Amino acid sequence: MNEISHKYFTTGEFAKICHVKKQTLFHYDDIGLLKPEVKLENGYRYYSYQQYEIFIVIELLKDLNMPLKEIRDFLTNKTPKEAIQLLQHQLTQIDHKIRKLNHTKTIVETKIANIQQALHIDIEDIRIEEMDESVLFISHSILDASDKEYLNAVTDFINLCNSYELYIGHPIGAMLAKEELLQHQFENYSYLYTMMPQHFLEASTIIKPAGKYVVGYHKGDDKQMASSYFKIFKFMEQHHLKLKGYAYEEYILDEISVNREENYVTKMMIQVEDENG
Amino acid sequence: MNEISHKYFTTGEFAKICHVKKQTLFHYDDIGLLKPEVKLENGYRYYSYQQYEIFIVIELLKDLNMPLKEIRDFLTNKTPKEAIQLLQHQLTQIDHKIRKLNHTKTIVETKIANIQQALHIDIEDIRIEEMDESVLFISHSILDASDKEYLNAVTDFINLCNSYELYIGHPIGAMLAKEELLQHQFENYSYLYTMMPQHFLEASTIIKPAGKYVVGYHKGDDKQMASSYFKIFKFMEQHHLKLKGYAYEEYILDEISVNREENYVTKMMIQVEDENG
DNA sequence: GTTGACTATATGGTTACCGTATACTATAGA
DNA sequence: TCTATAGTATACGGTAACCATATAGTCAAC
Repeated sequence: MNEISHKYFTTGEFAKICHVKKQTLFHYDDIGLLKPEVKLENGYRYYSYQQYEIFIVIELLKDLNMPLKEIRDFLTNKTPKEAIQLLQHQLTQIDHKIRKLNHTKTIVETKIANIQQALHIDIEDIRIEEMDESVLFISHSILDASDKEYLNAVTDFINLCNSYELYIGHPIGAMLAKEELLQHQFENYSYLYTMMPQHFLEASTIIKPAGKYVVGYHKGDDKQMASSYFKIFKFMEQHHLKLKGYAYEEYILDEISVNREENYVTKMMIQVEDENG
Repeated sequence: MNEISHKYFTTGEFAKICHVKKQTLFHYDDIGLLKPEVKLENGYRYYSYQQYEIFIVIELLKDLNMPLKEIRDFLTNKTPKEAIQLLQHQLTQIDHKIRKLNHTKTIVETKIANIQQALHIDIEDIRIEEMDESVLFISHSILDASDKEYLNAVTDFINLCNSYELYIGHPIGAMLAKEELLQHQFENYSYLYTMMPQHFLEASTIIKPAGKYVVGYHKGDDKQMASSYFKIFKFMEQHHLKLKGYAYEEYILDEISVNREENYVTKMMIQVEDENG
């Protein structure tokens, strides 16, 4: 080995320090992103520890989704002022990423909680529950909507959910009005909704009122929910309960936790009052 | 168009909602990750809004670096318990990512500050500066080290920097002892170091003492720093200053220009005391 | 019934690598 | 000094997750 190369790292050593494969360093050499400080006539590459600092900057920018070519151009044609500009831009990117990750965390936590709840239910069970109020973000009305109106409402709803980061992992549900229930129109929903953490003034929200709800479940295709509704109606009769507000339907086990449509479980919540209340 | 397809989104519409290209949805269909709920005989794809929730989960897992194939396998072969397990694992991943981003943010902020400082230097200038103390994380001694010992020390140093997340963007510097300076051994460094935010008990640190320093710069190959040191010695003579502690050298190369070795700039800081002090 | 905006498939290209084959080189021990 | 083995190099092919483009079929509206 040449005398000169003794204070340098070989490709393999440098790769270990950087926690990447040798291939990666070959690649960076090929595209002119990070060339070894010394390259002997036999082709052997030698890197200095100062190049580790450059590698760190490359990794940093790469992790912030900057393409290698741009990193290379930046590293070879920059002025200090440009460097500051770029780094300041990256700071805002980092903040944005952190915000997004925190939002993702909320979603994942909600999903875990929802699945955990779903694990403990008995699908055949129908019961009365005293529920707290909750804030729902709702779509435009889709009652009696044409297909086109329906699709537009859904699109708007999803876009708004995104823009306000309102979607925190709770399922998207549908609301069925008392009148439709009475007429057995079980597919003519009034609104789509999703649960929100709190009130947003900018967003169209309603309150799902606190009170007494009959809660039941439906397993399988959500286009055949009539029989499940009839079971619930029978239960209400037996317990002398009257329809009061909306029925709320939510998938609680969906594609995320079970495999096929026939295993999907829909939770049905119908607001009621006592016949003599 | 078939009657059945009216409550569904076309590929183009669904792509817009999801903020991806149609191609992406084709791709997801091809690999069996997200198949449209309805596919007509003419090949037209139709997606339901419930599939948007699935898409969101796919994106979420993808953003956490899960390969599409694994996401597909997860979505097709899972129990609710497995789903919870995976999601809980992702929570730790998210926390890890947030921690890493915060660390990256620190590094970028340090770099910006360093460049901003570097913008105002005059390379020819030599001057006396009153400096505060700072905490340095240092390598093992590399004084009189063989090449092998030297490389090992550098490797250990970098690995420790990584493991404790000690590297916060300050350059890696080298310390030259008073004795070496006096004997004009300008390459026999004692330690490598990098500035730390505060004391870590686990890590080997020293204090760079507060006090009077002569600060100068060297441009070009760091193997020919002798002339720059002689200039500084002359300056010290003129100002009746005596060597006191170590000389500290730092590349400010990746801040200013990484292009060619002849443009490298090294900042030299030599601790001094008045001849009559 | 024609136009224009959509849909589909097919093919090739891209980025940032990874794996493997083959050949060369360096170092450590017999 | 020779040799084993551990490392280095180039070269070529493959991968993931798409994107672009070409070509052809389809739909909906005026």
